[in-house]
Amino acid sequence: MARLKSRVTSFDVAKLAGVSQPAVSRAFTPGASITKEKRDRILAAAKELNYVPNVFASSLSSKRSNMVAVISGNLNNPFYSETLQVFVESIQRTHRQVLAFSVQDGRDSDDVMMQAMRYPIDGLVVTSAQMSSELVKLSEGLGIPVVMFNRRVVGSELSGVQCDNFEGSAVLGRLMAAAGARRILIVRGDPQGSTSIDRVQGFRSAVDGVAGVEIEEVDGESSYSGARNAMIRRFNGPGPRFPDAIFAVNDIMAIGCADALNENFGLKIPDDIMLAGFDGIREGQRAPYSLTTVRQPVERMVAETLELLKAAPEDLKGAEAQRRVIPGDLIPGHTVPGMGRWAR
Amino acid sequence: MARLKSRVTSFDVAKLAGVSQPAVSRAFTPGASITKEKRDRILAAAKELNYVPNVFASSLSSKRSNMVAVISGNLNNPFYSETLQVFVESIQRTHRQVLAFSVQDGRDSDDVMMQAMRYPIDGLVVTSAQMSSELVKLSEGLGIPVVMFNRRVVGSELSGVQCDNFEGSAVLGRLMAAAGARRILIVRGDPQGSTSIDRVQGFRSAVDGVAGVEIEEVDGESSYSGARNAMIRRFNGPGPRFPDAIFAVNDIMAIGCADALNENFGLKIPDDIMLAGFDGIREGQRAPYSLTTVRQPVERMVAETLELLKAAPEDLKGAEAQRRVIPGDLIPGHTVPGMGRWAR
DNA sequence: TTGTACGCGTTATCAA
DNA sequence: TTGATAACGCGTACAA
Repeated sequence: MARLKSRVTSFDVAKLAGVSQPAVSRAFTPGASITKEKRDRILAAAKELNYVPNVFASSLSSKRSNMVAVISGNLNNPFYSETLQVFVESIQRTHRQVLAFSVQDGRDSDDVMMQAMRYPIDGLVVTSAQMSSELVKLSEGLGIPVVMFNRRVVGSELSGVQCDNFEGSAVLGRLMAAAGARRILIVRGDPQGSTSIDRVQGFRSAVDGVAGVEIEEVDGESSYSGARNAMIRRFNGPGPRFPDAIFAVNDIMAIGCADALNENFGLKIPDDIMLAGFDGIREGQRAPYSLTTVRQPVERMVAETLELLKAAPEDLKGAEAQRRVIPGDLIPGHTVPGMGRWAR
Repeated sequence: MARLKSRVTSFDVAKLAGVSQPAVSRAFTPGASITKEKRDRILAAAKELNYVPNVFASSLSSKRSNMVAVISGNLNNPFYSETLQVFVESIQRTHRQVLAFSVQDGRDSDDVMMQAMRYPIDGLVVTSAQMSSELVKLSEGLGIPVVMFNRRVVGSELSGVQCDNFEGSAVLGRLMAAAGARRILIVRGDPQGSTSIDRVQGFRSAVDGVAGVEIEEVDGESSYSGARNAMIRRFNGPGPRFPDAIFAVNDIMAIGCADALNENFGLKIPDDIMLAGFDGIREGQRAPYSLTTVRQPVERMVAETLELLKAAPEDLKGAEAQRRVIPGDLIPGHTVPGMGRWAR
């Protein structure tokens, strides 16, 4: 733990510039009352001494810390690393800083969130992780607004922004059913995660009533390798019968499925099996996959999240909880036959 | 700018627990001298009041802030978002926090770094961005250790960790030449970036002497679409002659090339054109590409970066600058024909 | 082990 | 517009 070298302080600058210490503070505060001449002199002295105001000290005194903590889970899923990127860029654009945390899948996230709350942050964004009721209480006590990103909290009523996972998946379900899917395999993600649950339910709601539809579910562990391995396990047995459609609840799993089907079983998509995912990650949109999927409008979701963060903590929970559900965008892609098949 | 709600302080906890304020501080400091009984009583009071120590205040007083700033450029390149992830996880593992910044390609990075230095951070990691000599001076004045990640700084002597870009690319050059490459197209990245420059030079050093070799260079803008578009522009003209090998200085561009060649020109890799990249990103390793490339050992590079950060700032610049050059690992892949061709 | 007194570097307050 | 002074919330001496 490096002890910080004692910094040049505003007092040092004040002495060199021949002014009082608060004057230095004003020189660095946009819109403060100070003559331009004096400010220039102070800034010159500051530059000479390599002085910049210490955010910690100023935050302590001003009771504002332009810091937002972002807790990301499952950064191996490109959707979440793309999302983190958008958060960083958006938050930075508003002259605030990002304190970044990651929670390994299945690891205790309470510990990490506790760390985050020791900072006097303006807000806390939680993606893809649960939050215990104890922590909800703590965040409240600390007056820190919390918004869940893409995660419906079971039990406690917290504010959050999410894509319309149910309806988006239902659209994919209808699309696949219309394209002739009857024997359908659903690749689940985290069985506890609301995202996976909602998508499975949404999809089923669209195909359950269709005549002749049989559905099977397997676990894909929310990851490329998880889905890939699930395919191999499932179809390597004696006399495997392939479904005619696969719905993976996220794109990275869909990609894992596609690779396994192609490489291990020589199947062509969509000729032999149709495939759909969810998220709209860049990788899935590229030529080798051209995945049929529903894109989560990340930019907008992030913007709404940051918007919610402005509210008082009391207005973000319980009965006041704000739930923003943003519709996703269907990306037709090439992995589900489209109207072309109907035209035949 | 949300004004932070005034927090519960150690004084409040002290009063409730019937002890002095420093006792509260000790209760939260591992290894401090305090009886277990008293500590328990204090922690109970703290929990009741939703108290957690304020990092800013404690840092101000203790002169240590377990915060490391990471400035990332070009997060659209999966290599850098994978790297950021490794930084976050590694730093978090040592009970420190990450202050994350991003610098858009070509944007002024000085401004962002200046923001970072207003924090009393333990260190600053800069990936894929330049640092002006003014900022170097400032970081020195502030006593903040700076380490460049994967970037050789032209002009100023700063410490840094990088992959052996020259030698790694030379290995790829030799591999391609041995596989029969003669008409070679090099897809450059950022023309100013040391990474791209070193890789181009390393590659050329290996093939320049080979009889019959012709080399052409084009700009791929360090991105998927940049490289993809470069292919289309280059080969769409009348009577395009395709090279027999393409070396893209990073994987994401190699993937862009592969997609364009396949989709727009119907070329098969490696049968019609062989292809190599650099970085070893996950996406490039997957079945549709199986890219021949050199993997940057990110985990090790990050570890060495954090190691360097422990040094005093004076020992990280000028004559004392530490340069750690880590060898990359050749991943044979399937996009350059291997010894199989020799065996024929 | 415990408490008192002080300092960390800044902004806020208020009188000049 | 300015400067003196008091917070901000916590660690750290030091004395008890």
